[in-house]
Amino acid sequence: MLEFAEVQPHNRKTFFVEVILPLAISRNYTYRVPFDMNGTVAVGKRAVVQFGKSKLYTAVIASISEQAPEKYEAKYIIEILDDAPVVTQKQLKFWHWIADYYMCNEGEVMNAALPSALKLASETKVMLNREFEFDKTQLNDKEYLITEALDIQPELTISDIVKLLGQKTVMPILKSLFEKNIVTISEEVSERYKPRRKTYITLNPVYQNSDNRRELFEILEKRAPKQADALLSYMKLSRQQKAVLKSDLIEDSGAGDSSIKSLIEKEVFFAEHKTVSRLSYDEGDELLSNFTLSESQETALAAVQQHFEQKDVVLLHGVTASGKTQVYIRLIEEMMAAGRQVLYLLPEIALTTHIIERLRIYFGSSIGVYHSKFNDNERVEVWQKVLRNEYKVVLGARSSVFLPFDDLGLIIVDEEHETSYKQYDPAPRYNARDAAIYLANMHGGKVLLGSATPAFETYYNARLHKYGLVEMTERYGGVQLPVIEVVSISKELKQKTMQSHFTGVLMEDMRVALEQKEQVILFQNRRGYAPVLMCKVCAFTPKCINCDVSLTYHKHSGKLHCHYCGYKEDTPTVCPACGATHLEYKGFGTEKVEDELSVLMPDVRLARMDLDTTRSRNSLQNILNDLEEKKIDILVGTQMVAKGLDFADVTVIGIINADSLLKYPDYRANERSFQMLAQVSGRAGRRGKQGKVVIQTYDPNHRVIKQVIENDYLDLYLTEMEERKSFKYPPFYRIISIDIKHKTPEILYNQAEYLAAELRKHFGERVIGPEPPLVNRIRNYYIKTIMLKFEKDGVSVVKAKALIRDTITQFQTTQLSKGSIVQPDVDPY
DNA sequence: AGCACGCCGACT
DNA sequence: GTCGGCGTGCTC
Repeated sequence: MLEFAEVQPHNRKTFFVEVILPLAISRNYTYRVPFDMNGTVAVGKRAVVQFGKSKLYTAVIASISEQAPEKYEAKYIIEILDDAPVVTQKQLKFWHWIADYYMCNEGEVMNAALPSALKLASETKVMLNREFEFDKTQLNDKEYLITEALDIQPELTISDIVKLLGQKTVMPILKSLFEKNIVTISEEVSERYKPRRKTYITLNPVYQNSDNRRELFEILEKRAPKQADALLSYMKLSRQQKAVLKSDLIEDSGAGDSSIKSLIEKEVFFAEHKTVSRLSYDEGDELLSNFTLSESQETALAAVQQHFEQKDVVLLHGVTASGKTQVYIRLIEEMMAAGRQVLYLLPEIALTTHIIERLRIYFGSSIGVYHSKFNDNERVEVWQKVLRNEYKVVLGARSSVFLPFDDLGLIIVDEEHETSYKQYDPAPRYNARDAAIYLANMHGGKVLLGSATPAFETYYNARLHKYGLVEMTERYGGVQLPVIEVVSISKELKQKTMQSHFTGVLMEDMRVALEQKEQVILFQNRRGYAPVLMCKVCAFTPKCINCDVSLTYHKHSGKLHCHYCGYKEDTPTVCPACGATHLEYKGFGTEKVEDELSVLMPDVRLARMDLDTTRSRNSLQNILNDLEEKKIDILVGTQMVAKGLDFADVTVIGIINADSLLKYPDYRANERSFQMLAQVSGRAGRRGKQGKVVIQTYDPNHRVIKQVIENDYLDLYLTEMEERKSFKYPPFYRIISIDIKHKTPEILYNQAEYLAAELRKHFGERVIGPEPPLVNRIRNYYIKTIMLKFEKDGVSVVKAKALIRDTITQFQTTQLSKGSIVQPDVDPY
């Protein structure tokens, strides 16, 4: 295998490249390199190739060889897009590993890894053939319509024509027009990434002289007052800032674009076009890096460093607010001094908070940020800066493991227990924490996992000394852990002290906090208003037409929503089944909590934070800013409120209903509940003042609640591990689950049973199911899950996966498999 | 993933 | 009779 095609003038060798296409197809394809590209092909560059009849794709060159394929004629590469590779060899190896480990295709990995702006838009253009005269009366209606449109607009894309004719299948018509020589069709690829350009205005130095300027101004004032305004504005702005943007000038002066243009024509102003970065950061902040570590932080840092001498992965288990971030910062500084790169992974949600600002203060412009709320152009900029080694540190969410690092010395995975590190839909179903361990290993780098409540898998590995383990038990600055009050809902119901969903205890605590101008966060792990609308007479509940779930009522829209497929319908006023008018709301979500609170406490400033209120790019940041600036007294939210929030004046945290967490039918429910409650509690009273956490529950004696109160992670771990062991769950067993989907339940049943039986031939008792999942129909597909559990010793998972792959492939060649979708999920959450 | 080919129901 | 619906198979 060659990395570069060797070129010499006399070299007339023919090269073939294997490329990865950004599609969910199982193998890579081979293309032929035209001679004139022999010198430019290289592994990791993007190539435009035709795939199928008419589609062009951006593919990534995975390997080069001189071996011509025997069974078919390879097509030629159309174009090579890059002067230098945009994907490194290390990344290609990483992609391959992900595809292999998580049982998906390299194309799917490419889709997740490469910002879509680095892929191409393939826009098929249709034009009239000018060299050809034709008789319009010979055409049918649709053909006529197209030629008419092309007379007005010389170029149409396929999608334009689809709109024009109002039908999907336009290719046959175009094909006939093409064959009659009436139109020409060109496949045009355009680079989607456009650097952002801004126009700066400078004054002709002649007018720096104040006499000249006054003279000019007088002339302008009479003949072109708008231009005079622009000149004045320019003088004002140039005093305030060193460079004046044209857009700012227009805004400030009220002069139009045309006035500025005339001034440029008169050579009063000079325009300068510059490519500017979309990634804003304030430079020039003095480095405030002179913090000192507390004694326990110093000890932890030293212990981490010591472990790194023998171990590749270290778990830093530190209670909330123990100051893990400062320890990270020291390690990052050290790595930067050694000239190596650092990747700092955080859950998506935490990235929008001050942590970015804090790190920018320490590391200035050598730190890059990467997450899903970035648009494509911004992502490409980060990608390229990492590639050019301009960023030494990247702070990013899950997908930043795919950035083109050259020499990663350290990966920090903060809040490593977070389930959001695992991607579910679409494939690759990878866990960024686990992938990071492989990635670091490839680079000869280290991994630091940080958490107050480590995932059991991680803690297990640490206790087995596979990972180093460092514990931090003290809160930074001696901040006390909050007081946790458990309130029995049933008891308060009997005493009639409940006010809607709030216990008397919580109401009182909130009142006291608000009186002292402190803030409150309420946690309710369910969005929307009411999960279920139910007829009081016949118990009918409206269900989604596409999924097996009842619809959630959203008061804001006044409609019933499906949280799985997004389907919405109007709320019925009478029961569609029996015609009764008594429809009742069962259960409650964040929206209802907010609503009821606004009635109970009308003067309080409320805000809600959940998926529905944070969809757009800045909305989350806005809520957080309002909270920080104390424009919000009480924040009601889902999971989100537990993560990354760190506000000094939040002294009371209320968990509206802990049972909804604890009753979740999943073997991890207890682990999750503990993490959730510990995490939420950690938000209370972080600076100076001891906070209070109120947990409302029907079951105040629940074991996990006791463990939360005592903050006894180890006890939780030990009790849960017993169960995990006896019921064959991770970390003792490895799980690979396979979802199989079909539109018809009867067919699905047969398919799932067949596939499970085939798998049993190889794996016997290790195969469980098929069973319907909790939600057994989504988007009109019925679902069955087959689970495989592998013991950790004596089984090669690599071999097992290969067998599973073969079995699925074999199944897919049978008649029975028609119409099915099979999706393996390795290490599912 | 597209896109073409091919086989069945409702329209000019 | 054809148009156009979707199910199925292939793409270097």
